Amino acid sequence: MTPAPAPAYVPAPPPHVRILVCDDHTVVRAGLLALLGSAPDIEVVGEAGTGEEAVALAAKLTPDVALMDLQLGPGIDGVEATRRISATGVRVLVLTTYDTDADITRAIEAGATGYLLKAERPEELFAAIHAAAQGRTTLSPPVASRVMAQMRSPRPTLTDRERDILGQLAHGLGNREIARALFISEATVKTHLGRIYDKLGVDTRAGAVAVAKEQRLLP
Amino acid sequence: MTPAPAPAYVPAPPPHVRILVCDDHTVVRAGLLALLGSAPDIEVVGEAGTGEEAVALAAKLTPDVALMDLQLGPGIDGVEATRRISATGVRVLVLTTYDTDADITRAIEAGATGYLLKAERPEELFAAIHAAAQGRTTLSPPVASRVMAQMRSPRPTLTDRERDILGQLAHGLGNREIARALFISEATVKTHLGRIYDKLGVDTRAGAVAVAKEQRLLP
DNA sequence: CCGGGGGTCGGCCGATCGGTTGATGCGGGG
DNA sequence: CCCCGCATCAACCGATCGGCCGACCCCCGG
Repeated sequence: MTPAPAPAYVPAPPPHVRILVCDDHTVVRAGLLALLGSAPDIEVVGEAGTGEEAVALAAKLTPDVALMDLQLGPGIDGVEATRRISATGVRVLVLTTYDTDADITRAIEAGATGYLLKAERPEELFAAIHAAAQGRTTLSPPVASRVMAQMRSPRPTLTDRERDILGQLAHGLGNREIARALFISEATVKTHLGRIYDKLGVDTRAGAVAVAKEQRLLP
Repeated sequence: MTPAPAPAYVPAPPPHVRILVCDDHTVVRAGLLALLGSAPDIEVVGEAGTGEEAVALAAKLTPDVALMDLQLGPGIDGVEATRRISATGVRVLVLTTYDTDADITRAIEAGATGYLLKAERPEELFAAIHAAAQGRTTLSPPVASRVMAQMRSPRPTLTDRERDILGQLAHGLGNREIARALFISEATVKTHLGRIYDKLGVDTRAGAVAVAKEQRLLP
């Protein structure tokens, strides 16, 4: 893990961290730039307003850490950007508003090094950036709690097909309509629905839609 | 409209604006402070992380403009804070992420002077703050569009009772259960449901829940 | 080679839903 | 004073849903 043998007792040779800021909200991004500019050991080397920009800039600038919002308007979303950027070896520190189970799980699976909420204190953000630069992970307390809870009782994992049915269901379609929309028989729709109810812990279509919207299981 | 007759050709006597920043996300708030601090004609006289704080500080500091996020964790929400602050004569400029019809309508009804999205460019924010200080309203383009659209085709206005039924429906309850929960007969539930379907333009429970969640018609 | 998970079907049946029509009471605005 | 919107309830009926049984196929991994 230590490619170059460090001389004795030099805890952090380069306390200087180069970061890339990605947030689709211009005001927020400008705010972050102004805020991070006040930290002498942090240098913002680039900023992106979309996932595509972030991926391109991360590859070009190879920052120590990419600060990534999960919510990124149109184009590829924060999760996908996180996946691609972290695949290149650049650490990704997620900084977002959402503490939903689904978002957290997907971000972690995508390779995020840390997951911070925007409600966090700025000092925590600074600390997390340095931590991420060294590969250490930082989680906001609420996020940590949810991660723990999730380990204990894993989230309902819907299959692709089940998500298809759920998507149609959320449009208020009946079984026959769903069947026609997906080119399958009505019986198959009912079979899938039954399993969806099981996994979501409900027993009605309306309940399934409510849970799906609640846990952001649909696009 | 011009209480004191201004001497000829002095467009804006005090270009200095005192503002109060309210946002529950500490990082964002710190970012805004850093950003606004870079504008010489804007002075941040206070910051709040909750609606209660914002209301209290607005009364105490009487800023020219209160910059208000709609999403404010626990306690009173941004809409209610907007209502109370603007009732005291302080201009409220909403600065938020959401451009949902429901949010926009409620904020405007609560007395917001302007409605800006966080995706806006910082210069627009500065301009909007000065505009708000003079009582002029600024709307982000997407917001303006939605407002116009809303004027043309008014949103489905559900009665209180219909919202009650819809709330139960979103929990996946059946008609009988809804009836018992609200102490009415099953026939009444069906009557209300029929009207809800009409207003939301759907014809199934699942569809109603989807639309309700989509347009944030429920808490 | 056999097991199992995912996807696809069919049939059955009771319970529920959605639509309709009609009726009552109550409150506010013209 | 009368009308209208809102909430309440009733009875009816066809369509749909939800749960249950069993069945077949394909693919992957042990």
